[in-house]
Amino acid sequence: MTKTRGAGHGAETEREEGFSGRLHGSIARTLGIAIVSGQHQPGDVLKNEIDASEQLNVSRSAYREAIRILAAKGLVESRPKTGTRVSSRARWSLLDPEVLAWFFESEPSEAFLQELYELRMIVEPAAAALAAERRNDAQLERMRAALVQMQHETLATEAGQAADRDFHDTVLEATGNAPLFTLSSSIGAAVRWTTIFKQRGRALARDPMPDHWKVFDAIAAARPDQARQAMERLVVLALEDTRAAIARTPNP
Amino acid sequence: MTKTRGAGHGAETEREEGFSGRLHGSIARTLGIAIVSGQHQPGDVLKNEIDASEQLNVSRSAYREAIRILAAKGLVESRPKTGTRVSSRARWSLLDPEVLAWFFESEPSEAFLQELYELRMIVEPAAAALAAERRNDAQLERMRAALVQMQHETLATEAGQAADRDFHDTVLEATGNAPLFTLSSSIGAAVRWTTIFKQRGRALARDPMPDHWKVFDAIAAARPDQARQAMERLVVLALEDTRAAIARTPNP
DNA sequence: GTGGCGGGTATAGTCAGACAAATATGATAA
DNA sequence: TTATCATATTTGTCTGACTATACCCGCCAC
Repeated sequence: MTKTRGAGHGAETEREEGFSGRLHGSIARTLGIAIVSGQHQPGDVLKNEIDASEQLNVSRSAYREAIRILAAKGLVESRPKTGTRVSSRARWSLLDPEVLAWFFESEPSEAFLQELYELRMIVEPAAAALAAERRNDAQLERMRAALVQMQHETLATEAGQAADRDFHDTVLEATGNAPLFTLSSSIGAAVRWTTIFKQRGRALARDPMPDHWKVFDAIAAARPDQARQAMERLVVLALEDTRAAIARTPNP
Repeated sequence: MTKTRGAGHGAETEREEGFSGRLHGSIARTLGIAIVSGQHQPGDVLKNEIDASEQLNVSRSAYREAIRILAAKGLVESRPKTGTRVSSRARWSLLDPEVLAWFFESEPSEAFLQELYELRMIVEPAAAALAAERRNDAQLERMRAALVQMQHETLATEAGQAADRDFHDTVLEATGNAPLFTLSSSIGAAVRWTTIFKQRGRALARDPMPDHWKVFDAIAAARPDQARQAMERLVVLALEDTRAAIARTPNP
């Protein structure tokens, strides 16, 4: 009976989905998605390690390592006798790249997207201002290259979207503030979904390039206030577009 | 030979330090501190699991679970054959509460503290403005209670400092923005160290209460702009105090 | 000489089963 | 009613084996 796996591996239970190399990683991902999507509510107690690992057809060690990952991200808390329970949302590391990815894995709520935009609106204009003061030539060049690429490929291609994210990333990086830079994953997530929603709504209304170039020009010209305003405008417009696109797609 | 542990347990190697309940947690803490303090540089390869766990007198599973925790926080990356290596600082989850705690465990660099303040300066005034628009009565009451407690106990006591952090936490919470709220741990860390440095410098120059009350009054009066300005001033003054205190304590 | 290919090997990854520690719960006694 | 204690359940830790992966190096063809 035991020793299923090895090669082709038959059917047994789900957990196909195949994917990310490490087993503990994919278990963590599965459970993580189940948690952030509300399938397991905060306060809920997960079934005990033996049953859970048995049901997933994995060893207890692999399952435990997955739980450690989730615990490290604040999603669950384990204690002897009590078991492992889903933590209150206030403890979740919502800005962690993986947690964020799990969120967007199962259609994030509109409210959540809105909150992310609000964060962007607070952080990015300020970051642009700092970047205008501190950016070096290499960073400036990377921003320029990213925008050129973005203009070339348009946001319809994966490469174009990556360039967009690259631009915003580099702005954060140019602040020279490491903690601030770690927010790039969160902001990147918001950026990505702006595009996805816009695409879905088949809107493609506005050309995003002028806004982006204005931000770039201000940073290149070392004008903090101008950079702040340009970025603020960019984010506002992006939010408007996203909202409009969502309104056009009630419930997919 | 084996089966050391169990009860009293002899001496063997270090890892006294005793402390935090779970073994994997304390291993993660030890390694985490070693990493953020620069003892293990990014790119360095940790020694293999067998040797490492042997040296720490723990089982390989416990050690592996610790590594999973560090990997979940972006501090290390493991791959077969290559081993486990310290990730580049850009990947570290600098805003994670535990990572932050590990940072402050071994005297954070002044530059890092400065960056944290810069983040505070970006986030907290904006948060105060949002809080002024959205706070509910319960939150307002908690802010008030925190300030009263803070005034009573002064920042010389642990209770007083906790009240200070409570105040700032509640402001973040009152924004109703969950991702924003997760920054409270980072801001809390900055707040805590403001106090520690001030204490150490035996400065205690300025009374922090007036600034805090002004923020509270603006939020209570539902005046966003006023709240933003008051919070901005509070943070600026806190930074000044901290800087002055540091200047007075060159190298402890 | 140069470039691609394949096997050897060190390392993390996974597995299985046992025992230890902690702690909520209910039974028992004062 | 309250305090104490036994017990059962669950996570925590340990051991040792086997598997899978990917880097490195030497071989071969060109």
